[in-house]
Amino acid sequence: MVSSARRPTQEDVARRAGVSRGTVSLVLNDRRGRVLISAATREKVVAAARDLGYSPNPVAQMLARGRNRIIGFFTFEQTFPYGEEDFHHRYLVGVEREACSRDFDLLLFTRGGGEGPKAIYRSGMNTLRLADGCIFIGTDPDPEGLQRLLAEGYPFVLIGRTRIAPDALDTVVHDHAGGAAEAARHLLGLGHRAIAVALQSQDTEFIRERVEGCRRAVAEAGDARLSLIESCPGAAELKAALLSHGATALICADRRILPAVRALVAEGEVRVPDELSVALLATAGPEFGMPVSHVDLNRARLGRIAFERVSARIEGRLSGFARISVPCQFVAGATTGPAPRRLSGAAAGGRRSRG
Amino acid sequence: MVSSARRPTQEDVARRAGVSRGTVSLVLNDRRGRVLISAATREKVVAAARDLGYSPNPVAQMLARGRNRIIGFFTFEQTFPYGEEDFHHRYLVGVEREACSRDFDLLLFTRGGGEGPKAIYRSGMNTLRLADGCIFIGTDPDPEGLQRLLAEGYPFVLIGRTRIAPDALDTVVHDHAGGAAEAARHLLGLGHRAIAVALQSQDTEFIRERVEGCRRAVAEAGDARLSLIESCPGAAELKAALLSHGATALICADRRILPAVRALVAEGEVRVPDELSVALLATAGPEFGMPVSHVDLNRARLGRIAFERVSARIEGRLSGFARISVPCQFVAGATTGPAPRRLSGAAAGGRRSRG
DNA sequence: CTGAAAGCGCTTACAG
DNA sequence: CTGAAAGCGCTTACAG
Repeated sequence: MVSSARRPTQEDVARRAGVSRGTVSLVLNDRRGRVLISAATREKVVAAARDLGYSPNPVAQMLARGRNRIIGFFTFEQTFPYGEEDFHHRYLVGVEREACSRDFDLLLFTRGGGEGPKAIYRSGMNTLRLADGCIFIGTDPDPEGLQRLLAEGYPFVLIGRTRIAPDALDTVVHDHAGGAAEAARHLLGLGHRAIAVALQSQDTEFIRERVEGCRRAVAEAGDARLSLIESCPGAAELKAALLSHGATALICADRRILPAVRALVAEGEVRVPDELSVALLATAGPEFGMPVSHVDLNRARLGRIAFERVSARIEGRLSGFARISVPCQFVAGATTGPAPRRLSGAAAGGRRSRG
Repeated sequence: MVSSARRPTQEDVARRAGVSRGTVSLVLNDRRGRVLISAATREKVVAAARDLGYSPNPVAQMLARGRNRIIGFFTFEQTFPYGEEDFHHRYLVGVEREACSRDFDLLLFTRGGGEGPKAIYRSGMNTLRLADGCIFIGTDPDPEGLQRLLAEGYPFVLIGRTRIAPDALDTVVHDHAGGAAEAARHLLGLGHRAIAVALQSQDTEFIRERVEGCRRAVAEAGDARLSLIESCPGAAELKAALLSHGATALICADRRILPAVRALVAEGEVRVPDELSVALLATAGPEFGMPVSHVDLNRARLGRIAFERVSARIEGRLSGFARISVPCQFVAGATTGPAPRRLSGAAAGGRRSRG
């Protein structure tokens, strides 16, 4: 069924044009300046290529040239960041955009998903080399694999944290602490003096950084205090904790506590922002029914920056390594407002549940 | 700066293990059944590869094997379908998912964006061959390029319409007519007998198909009538048209008229669905403030189907070509309800503007 | 069971 | 200005 007429090769073109293969390559790649080719020869070659419907085999070109104008995108999670649902996807959007404008194709390493966390070297081998450089992303970054790439001099950048020393490779990370500090300062500016930070667990580094950022901002203010509400499973516990701390503002440092916060608000236990200001240290979805004051992670931007970095390295425009910390902007929404004169009791008749 | 220690090649491994290059290839690719290799030799080779940190060059493998386990994704629009904003992106999500589960990598042809509609053969050449097969998508599908690929026997599938004969290539398309008919039947089932279809222009084929689908369903009902409202620029004109047709239900065949419909609803000129039922023949966004009755285009599914098709062809599991029409499901939302007893005047005191 | 050799389709010095 | 040749790093019949 498939027309198995072999594709024409450079050889065929050369034969038809009556020149050598090298000449075909020279003409078709338009290597002016290097060698001069007579207009007559040039035309013969171009005509032969056209007649034959010739187009070069990119794989052969890649092998001969050693450069492909392809950037890889690799995620360490088991599955590829499919849809909008997956936040990894936002990075990819930025990477795509940059690839487009810099005239690179993009290779998504979708293979090998589903079989546990992906390793860079599958069964000891490496598919990566197809790409001139690669952007890695993920929360479990296979340090051995990265080290090996480093040793080989393979150009790559990691979006995320790793235990490898920051000056030994290129990474791009969010300035979570800075974003958190901004959020806290916004609340301080609104007059809040008792601020609570709620989170499910300090198990990940970026959450610890966010807490640290809040601490810093509150400490700078001097006259305010910060309290930590950790691992609160439900709305009732959260409310009790807020009451006991006398907090007028709540910073959510962790997406995982959002359900509790939403429940608290939805049940009408507390009026936002009149009784309680709420800020989120991550990109906000539409879940709250009103624009949420939040820190914009702008993942697409990180993707762009990562691309810029890896392409610079490929082109030899870079010498050392660096950790690039990208500022996170705070966006004031409708969930934060001036501090109430005094703690209004959060809700009349609230149950006095204790830890 | 970059460690320029040449990567070890098969040759290096062979030398170290004291065997020939062919043997290294055999061992490392674990070609059992073909040739038997002694356990001792095998171990020598594996050890040498490990010691040297050898991994095969995928480009060389591709050139030698002629197959890459890569599928391409090519869009004809100037720019790559960046973000969620772009509806092309939904297809990509399905393609990614399928690539993952079938163990293919995915090559996004992001190059060449921005310089007018993209052609398959850039300056007469063809980068495509890097992928074993390709999924094309777009509304302006470069028929010459596709024809040429067809002639070469290159495996691909087009998501979308083309003027090439449907049995000459693989395409995957929405059954717009079927989805529209379902929407119309839903309204007929609710008792509506005067239904209007609104659209900005019949300039694209899929819009004509949607209109046709509505026509078919209404004709089947026998006792109902369908009227067409075309190119209505504003809410006032739309309302006037609805009144003049005595329509109790409005089918939006074209996203471009949504602003007018939204304006009509937002201004309180008409109560939905009490006075007017509204159905949309495309995937609905959150713009209406309530769940919109609509036809679900399920683009990710089309992406999956396209992938399935092209991979089947690559593996030789296919003989002829086909146009695959994917059903579109109608989803009842809150914007459609029982037909009012009689036309309630759409709104009291409406201005009697005439076309 | 293993080695020597041809081949995949290009690019690029190097001679003429 | 052009040709012959080596090389990119692998795979795969084909002899032994």
